[in-house]
Amino acid sequence: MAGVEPLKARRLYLLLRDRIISGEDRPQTRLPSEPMLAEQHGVSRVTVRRALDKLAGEGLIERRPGSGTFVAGRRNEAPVTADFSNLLTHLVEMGRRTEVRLLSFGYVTPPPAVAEALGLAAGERVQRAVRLRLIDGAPFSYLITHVPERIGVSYSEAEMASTPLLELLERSGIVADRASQTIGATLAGPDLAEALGLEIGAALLSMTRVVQGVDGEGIEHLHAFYRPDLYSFRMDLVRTGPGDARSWTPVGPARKGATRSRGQAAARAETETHQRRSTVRRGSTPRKTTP
Amino acid sequence: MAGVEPLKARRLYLLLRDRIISGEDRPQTRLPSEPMLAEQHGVSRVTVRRALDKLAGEGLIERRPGSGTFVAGRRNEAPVTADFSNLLTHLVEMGRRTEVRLLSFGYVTPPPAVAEALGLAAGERVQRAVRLRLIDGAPFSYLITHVPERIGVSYSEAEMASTPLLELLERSGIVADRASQTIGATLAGPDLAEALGLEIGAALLSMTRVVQGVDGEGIEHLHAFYRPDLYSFRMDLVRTGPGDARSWTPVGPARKGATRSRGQAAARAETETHQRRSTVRRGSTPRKTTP
DNA sequence: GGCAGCTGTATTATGAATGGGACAGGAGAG
DNA sequence: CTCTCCTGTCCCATTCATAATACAGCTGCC
Repeated sequence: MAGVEPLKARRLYLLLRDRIISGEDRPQTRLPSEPMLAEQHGVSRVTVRRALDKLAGEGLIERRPGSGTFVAGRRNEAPVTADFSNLLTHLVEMGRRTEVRLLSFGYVTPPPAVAEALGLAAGERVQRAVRLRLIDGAPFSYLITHVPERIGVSYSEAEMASTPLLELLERSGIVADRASQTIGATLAGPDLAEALGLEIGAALLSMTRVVQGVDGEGIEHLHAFYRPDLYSFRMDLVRTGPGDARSWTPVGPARKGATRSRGQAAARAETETHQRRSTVRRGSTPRKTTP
Repeated sequence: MAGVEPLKARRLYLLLRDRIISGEDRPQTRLPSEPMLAEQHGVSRVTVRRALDKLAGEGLIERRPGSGTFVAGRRNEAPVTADFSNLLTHLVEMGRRTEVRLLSFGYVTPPPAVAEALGLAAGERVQRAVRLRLIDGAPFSYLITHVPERIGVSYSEAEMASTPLLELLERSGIVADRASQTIGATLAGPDLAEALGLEIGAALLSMTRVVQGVDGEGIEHLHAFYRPDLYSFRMDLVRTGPGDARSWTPVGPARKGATRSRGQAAARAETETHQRRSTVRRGSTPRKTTP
């Protein structure tokens, strides 16, 4: 996957992709022909072709030899969705097979940002773990957790790979009282790109979560990266209160189904089979090639 | 200037820039040396150098011959933060001067995705508006809104550029009852990049919001793009309920329901302190004073 | 069938981007 | 002081993106 993408081709790719995703170019419509696009954008047909190849690779367009290039009909919204307010199992699993790989585990002195967020004393060490979550074999999130050493020792490395971190903490008697999540976007670096099976410049969802105990002491610092095509954050809100004093309040993952599109039936097959098969596969350095 | 920009150099530039701006690499810390960066990213030192040159040109890094390359002093945590639960003015304005520019306005037949989300009849037209929001003169969000025509006609184009859309709808007697937001990430295309003042491959936060009335009829469809360095989503949660039945419930920003920016004269210079654990103990950690 | 236009594929040429190395000068540590 | 590592700079070979062109196969239409 060391494929280096051209510049003009990438530009055209992003342009077309934007128009398709935004719905400007509607499904099943024909795009301008390759020579046409080449002329319109002042590039050669080879470049146009590269852009189209990439779009086709992502299933955004469909190419019919002799006929033309068409905007693909079905759009794939991120199949895995997290609800904001659902923290512990913040993953709405729809009967998918999820898996966790522990990529790294150890005790280190935290980066300043983490130390500050957790309110650690200078020089205090933390347990650092890097985990990769997969769904149906496809990695979709990359998690870096930092836990104060005094808390981290209460569970083992093996448990780390099979049980959600907050659950482990709970079992150890740690009481999480408040948390703060911040969501942003960033670009995939070489390591993240490889782990998540993406190209190096790809867009990523990022989340930072800091969990604190009753006294405000830092318990967990999570820095997570998600593939936006496989994962997204969702929040449903309802209007509560009478007349003027109405306000928006979030509602839990109670599916009302009204807002969900009908054409997406392919994405979900079953809705309740929570089989939490966590396989521990560690040791393999993410740096090396994965054939 | 038909200057064709490098590719790998640009990527590296975007990556490093991302990490610096996001605060991942903190001010005054030393970056890996050029040969180190070259090895880490699998590029030559010349390429690394080009990326660093660009960063230095923007004042993001400071290069000291013989010593190393350092992250420039100024720290930039996403200054504008949106709280999930705050929908109407989902912008926590901290006495900043915001501005709205109406880029496009008209009535069109909506793309299928929008029509479906709003539950429109086939062929029903919508009002489409593209707006750009700026803070302190810097554009930070790009909004595409679709409103059913029958609703859209209740306000004028001029109002559109000065008043939040949901407020306009409220004034027209439209009652918003529930909403659904989905947050993802994407890359900046040429148009978005230009409007937001970014490079073409830059990472963007994206949000889709669908607002529905009491009968489930679609009211507003919003597709928004945000500069992650200027805007981020945040959510604070507290643990409520006793012992075992505890659950996470979101807590609004410091003040509830306020933040009505009637006119834009609501310049409140008070720095909002949130409930963040502000007093950070820094033992011998180098404290950098920002001038 | 025949024509026109499209995608798929291959070709070569060119210039820019990249890679790899060498060398000088500054900064910091022992 | 010496040693080491860093940035700053110049060199040249080479890969690679892009352009330009040609041709085969397919599709739809007249």
